[in-house]
Amino acid sequence: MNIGQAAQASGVSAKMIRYYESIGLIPKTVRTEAGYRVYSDHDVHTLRFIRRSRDLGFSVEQIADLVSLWQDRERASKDVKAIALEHVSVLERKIRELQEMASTLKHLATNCHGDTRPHCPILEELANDEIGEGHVKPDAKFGVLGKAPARQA
Amino acid sequence: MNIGQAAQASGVSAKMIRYYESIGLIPKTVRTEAGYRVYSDHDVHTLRFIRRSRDLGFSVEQIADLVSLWQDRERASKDVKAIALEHVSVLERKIRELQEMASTLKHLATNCHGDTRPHCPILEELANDEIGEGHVKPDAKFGVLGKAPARQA
DNA sequence: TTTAGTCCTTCCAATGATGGGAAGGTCAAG
DNA sequence: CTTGACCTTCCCATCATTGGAAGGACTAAA
Repeated sequence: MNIGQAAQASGVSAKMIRYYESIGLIPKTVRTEAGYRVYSDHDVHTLRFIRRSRDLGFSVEQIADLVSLWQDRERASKDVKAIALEHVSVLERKIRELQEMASTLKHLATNCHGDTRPHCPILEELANDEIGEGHVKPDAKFGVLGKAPARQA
Repeated sequence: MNIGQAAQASGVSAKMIRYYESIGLIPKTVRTEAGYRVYSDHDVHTLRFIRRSRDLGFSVEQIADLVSLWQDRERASKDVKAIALEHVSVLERKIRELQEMASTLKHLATNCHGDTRPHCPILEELANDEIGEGHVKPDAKFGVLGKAPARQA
């Protein structure tokens, strides 16, 4: 199977498959004489595992850990659970942050007439020097909206 | 006021102030003879406006729109409201995505003993070829966890 | 057999918002 | 006149991903 077919079958783009190989998340594949990468069903299985992990928001680093645990028949399930729960807590923190932003904005928007007049509490609040110092404080480690997983069709 | 003091006073790092200037979000400042940037209280006010917008998760592009509306005394409040509500809907979509991830993971973790034995439903599910095709599908435009606003102290 | 079209290869660049750091100039206090 | 804190510009790294260019390989049809 060529990389395009493996991409199709796994839902991981060819670009990303090469990238995952380059960073060592997946091993280097066998090549044809012409240099084409060749994939087995087993490789596709691994790629799907990776894709599903991505879909759940795990970082590449975490996925590397999960893959290695997955392939280790002696693994302790607590090691897997720890990664999952750690990630859940990160997700939940992120959710709370976004919820705070959304609710603040909705509140402001509610008080804004939304007509052709210039008066706008949203801008007034953003411009208000009195607030915002000890306010929400986005998490230091993770941003608000990041760039994109975006699976292939 | 030098850039460091403006950073302190606004909560926007000096690095970011220079960056915002370079991309045209804020105008080029007056410089001293030695080339130091000089900021007024008014500039700091604008920077605070920007920081608060960032704290609410607006992109730089949206912030540019907000700043220009803010400075336009003739603006229609509906234009501001539209930006805010559009952003709210993006935030809410993001929140739903993360909630789906978190709840899936929590469910899996609940069924995982988390002991020293190798049996682990989390990995089994990630490896399951039967599911995951029409599953969650992270939004095509925005990623899961991005990099960092991280305000200066 | 040639040719068109689709696939593959590698390499480089961009994304968005931010931090890190180097190399060098400036300024105020001691 | 030195020290140290500040400023300047410039380049690099992050994270996961896409885009594209240049060129080779394969396949099907003319």
